[in-house]
Amino acid sequence: MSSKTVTLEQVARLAGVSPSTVSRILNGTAVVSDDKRQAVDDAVRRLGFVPNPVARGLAGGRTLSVGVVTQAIDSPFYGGTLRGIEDKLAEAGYSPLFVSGHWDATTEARCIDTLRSRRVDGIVVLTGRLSDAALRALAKQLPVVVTGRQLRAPNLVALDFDNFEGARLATRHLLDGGHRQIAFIGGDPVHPDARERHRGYLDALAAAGVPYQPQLVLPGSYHEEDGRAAIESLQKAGTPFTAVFASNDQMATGALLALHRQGVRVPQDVSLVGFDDLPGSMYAVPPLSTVRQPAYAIGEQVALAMLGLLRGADPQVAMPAPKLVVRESSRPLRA
Amino acid sequence: MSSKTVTLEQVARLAGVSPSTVSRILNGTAVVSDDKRQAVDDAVRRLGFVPNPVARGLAGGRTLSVGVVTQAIDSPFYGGTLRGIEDKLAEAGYSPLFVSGHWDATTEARCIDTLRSRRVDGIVVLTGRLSDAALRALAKQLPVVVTGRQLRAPNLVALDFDNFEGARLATRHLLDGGHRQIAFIGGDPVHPDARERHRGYLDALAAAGVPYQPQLVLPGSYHEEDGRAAIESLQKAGTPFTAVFASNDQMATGALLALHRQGVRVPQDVSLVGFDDLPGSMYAVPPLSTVRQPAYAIGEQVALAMLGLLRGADPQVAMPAPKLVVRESSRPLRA
DNA sequence: GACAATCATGAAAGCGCTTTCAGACGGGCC
DNA sequence: GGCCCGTCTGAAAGCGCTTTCATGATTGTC
Repeated sequence: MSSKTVTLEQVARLAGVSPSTVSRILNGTAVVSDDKRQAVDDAVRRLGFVPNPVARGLAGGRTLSVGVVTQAIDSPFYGGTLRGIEDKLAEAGYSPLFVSGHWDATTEARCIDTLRSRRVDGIVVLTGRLSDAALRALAKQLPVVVTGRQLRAPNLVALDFDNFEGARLATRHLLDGGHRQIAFIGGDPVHPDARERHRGYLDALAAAGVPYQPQLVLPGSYHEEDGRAAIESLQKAGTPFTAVFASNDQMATGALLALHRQGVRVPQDVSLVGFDDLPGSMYAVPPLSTVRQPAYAIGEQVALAMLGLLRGADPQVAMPAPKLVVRESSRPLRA
Repeated sequence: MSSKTVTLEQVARLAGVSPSTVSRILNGTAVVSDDKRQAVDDAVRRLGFVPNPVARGLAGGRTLSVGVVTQAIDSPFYGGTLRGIEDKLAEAGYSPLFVSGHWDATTEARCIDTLRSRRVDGIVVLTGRLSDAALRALAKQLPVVVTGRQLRAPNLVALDFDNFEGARLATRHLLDGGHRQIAFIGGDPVHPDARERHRGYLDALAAAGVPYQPQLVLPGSYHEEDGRAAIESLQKAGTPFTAVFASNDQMATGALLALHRQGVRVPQDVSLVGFDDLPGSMYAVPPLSTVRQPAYAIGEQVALAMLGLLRGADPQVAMPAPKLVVRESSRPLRA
């Protein structure tokens, strides 16, 4: 918590060199003789000099900060991702600037304007509603990393989790357990990931030769409430089912509660599988079987990709593969 | 997503005035004749001028950003608070800069240095481990708002939730239901809030004339795992109990699972009350009775306090009062 | 040994804005 | 009518750093 602010000029004076030289040493912009470097290093240490990022940003155009557009800063899922991003960026001396887009293209665009006005060096967009074209255009201005879509453009890397495969895994797990009447609670189809998870469900069914029953597919939008509503409507319609695949853990949690209320035991009477593996899912009653989407690792990959772009490289990063985590909410049909 | 950057100087030229005048109009720093103001407003609009916060920060020392030291960006509890802060600050044109202190005084101090080097106009510290003295010292440099402690200092406002009262409410609710053997799962006593919740439990017991039984008090540190462990140790020791007050919802969730595993029904066999009212708690199985700590509203109050300080005022803000939320995890002893 | 080419370094010009300082102008007052 | 004061505005000096550009010192080459 230093008080008086030390400037580069003071360092230069103490070291007996010019400010330019100090700057060069600090940034590694040019070769400098060893003795001067020595002197400057000493001066920096003696004075406890810390470069002022604001001035740096003005002069050099680089602020060592990257904007992160998340959808809600308090999202249970993205939270881990944000932490991964924060940690990995910190290693490289960058700071994240988090803003919430609230799943709204207009808000997201406004967020991005704010970030650009703050002169961030790059922008990360976690999923969101912005058009691919808008992102491509943005990438013309600064490095962009985006999750939740497939997109190829210069100065942009898109990292997409394999939602199709994840959903396939989950559904097949239930099928393998002998389940044939598997309800599916979907996410809002405006989200590509929701569509992919639906496709995965369908694909697994088809592969197992199980006929598709439209009345087993319930709409939702990733909230607990939707899971609850889905179970209730299923019951009201009298549609028989022995298993449920909810396309995210929040809806699975809602479903769990609704089933509990109806006196349906999980997993004895009905098996339930979710998607995401939220931090709380392993403590659900019963602990939720789910498809693990390692949020923290995703955040790290995202940050790595951004750091690569910033370095001017074409980063080779990949999303972790989906993995089924079987816990206690699912079991074979008649064990 | 404007491309070429418009400067204040261009605005000045187009409006036929000097840059100083434009600046004055933008900041309301001085009285300016109506015709010039008109001209400048027009020019700003025509050019789509947006002031550059970086340059502003360098020149004026104000960056319109406030640093927020949270403990973990992905904390389920603080998430809501962060959102409240973000929203309220945005209304006033300020942006938050979130950093994670990881419950470590050294890390927090480092975070604060980073924030200061980025020239934030003020700093919010959510709880944390920093000493009161350190915060007082910090407040000499810039406005500080801190939660989770009682502290009085110039240029600093401390906002403290009434944990004692909350815990008292929860315990009394169980006592009112006829429970006499109420286990308590505590938080790490380094946290003042954990100590206060413990005090509240004790106080309610004493007020009801129920003798204190040390074997009913279990240690914890606010994680699900601690709740689980507490229940198991209770069971192993054979200590009888009819109710549990966990000093946060995460531990309550862990306890819920442990009880479920032991075949103990909640609330038929044992009542359970948590603390915080996390977003997920209303979807626990069964939905958790708990003490509501309105995270979002707290965030708003925090932001309001900061905005007040920034304006040079002595803001009058207050924490919302604790409120008991009775759901389905608790019931009277023999109904 | 002379001349070009290479190298480390410093001087100085910004980056886009705020703010001090001083000047111009228009009254009000004796 | 001269003087003082208050009001509005512009010129210019930074804020702390980066980055060209130019310089003098080396080095290499024939």
